[in-house]
Amino acid sequence: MTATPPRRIAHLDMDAFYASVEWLRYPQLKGLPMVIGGSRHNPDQLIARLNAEYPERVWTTQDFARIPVDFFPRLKDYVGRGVITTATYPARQFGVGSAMGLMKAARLCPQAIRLPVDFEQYRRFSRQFKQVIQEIAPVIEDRGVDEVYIDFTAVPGGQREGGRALAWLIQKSIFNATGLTCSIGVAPNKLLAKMASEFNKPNGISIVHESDLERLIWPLPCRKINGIGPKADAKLQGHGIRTIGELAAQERAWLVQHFGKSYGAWLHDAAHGRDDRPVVTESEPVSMSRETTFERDLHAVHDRAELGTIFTNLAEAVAADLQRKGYAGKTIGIKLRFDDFRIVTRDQTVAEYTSDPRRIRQIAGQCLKRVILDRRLRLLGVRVGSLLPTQDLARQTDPDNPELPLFGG
DNA sequence: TCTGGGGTCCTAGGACCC
DNA sequence: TCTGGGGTCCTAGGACCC
Repeated sequence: MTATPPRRIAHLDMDAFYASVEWLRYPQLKGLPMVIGGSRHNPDQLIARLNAEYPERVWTTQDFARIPVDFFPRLKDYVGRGVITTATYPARQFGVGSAMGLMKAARLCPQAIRLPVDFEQYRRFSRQFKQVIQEIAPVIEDRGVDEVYIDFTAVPGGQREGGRALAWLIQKSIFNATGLTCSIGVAPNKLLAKMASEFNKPNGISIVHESDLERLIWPLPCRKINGIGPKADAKLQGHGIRTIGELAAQERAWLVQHFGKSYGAWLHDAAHGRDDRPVVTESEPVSMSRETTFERDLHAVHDRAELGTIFTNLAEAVAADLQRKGYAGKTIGIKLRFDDFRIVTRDQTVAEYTSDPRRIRQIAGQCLKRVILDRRLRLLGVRVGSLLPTQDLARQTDPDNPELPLFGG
């Protein structure tokens, strides 16, 4: 019997991911104030406009790097709704930041270049860098398009220098394959690894041990803990608690009393760097949804036809997502956002699992009837939950299927 | 001139059953 | 007639994350 090695968990975060992917195509934009957000990207439109405005040559999709900087659209020319998903450092100098409305950002930094989001492209590079990691360290947890947790514990060499050697190998391999840089934190658990990955941005590595808790973690503001959001942070500050160290100094019972049994106890553990969540490599989706914010607020009666079309399109989009990914669901719901930003949801569970657009549209329509539409609408969404993979569904309902368990379980 | 889209998880009350 | 719990499912809202 050999002793179990101590857990070493890495959190890897791609550096300014969306902007960096754009720079691979448009290196001429490096160093400029730039924001990404707003309307969806269509590179063909860009090429068409180039050919119209610069007819002295024929432009193709090979020419992205040659597009003159002057040609790119500016923030001040953008009209419409939307928020910033990424702002480069030169843009941040002007007070522009992610999640900020584009209209407000345009006032702060009108000359910034604005690129629309190109999720398809970001997803392509996402798959690529995750593939590289997987070949080196197979136990990976997906945390969205630009982040993963990696369990170093059982990887050969994963313990060397606290994980630094393996982190460096992964960084180098990702850069060689994609031209993109990332930052990696390695720690005894996910909670600390997530914080560590922020310590040496960009293109950095940070190693954190249990003994570093007081020195490196406790001076940080509570908000740095993944799971403490704006509400919890404000409430903590109301009690004079600003740093993780101050949080750690609170009695567990006191936290439970003020934040609830579950969240209070978690706060106490988190402040002491305790976290035993495993790195989860596979998970089934719980729900799928599509939602859209209208270009202008719509009235339930006055804009009835337009709303009906959008509603049907959303139902069809969710249905297509379900079918493409092989799922059906039996809880169909809607989400509305009114012009005053109030959000209302309604859902209904039906007897039969479905991924049929007409059925989803029908149930969603019934949900809509239960809402008092006394204000203009800003957003409409359709959601399908209580999902089951289609293959399990076939097994459940097909009596001839030999895999069907006769007496449950 | 504010404020996207796609998710997860938790809480809390009521229905319903044993 | 009154008085229980526990368990599960459904629904609505909200916090939080990327």
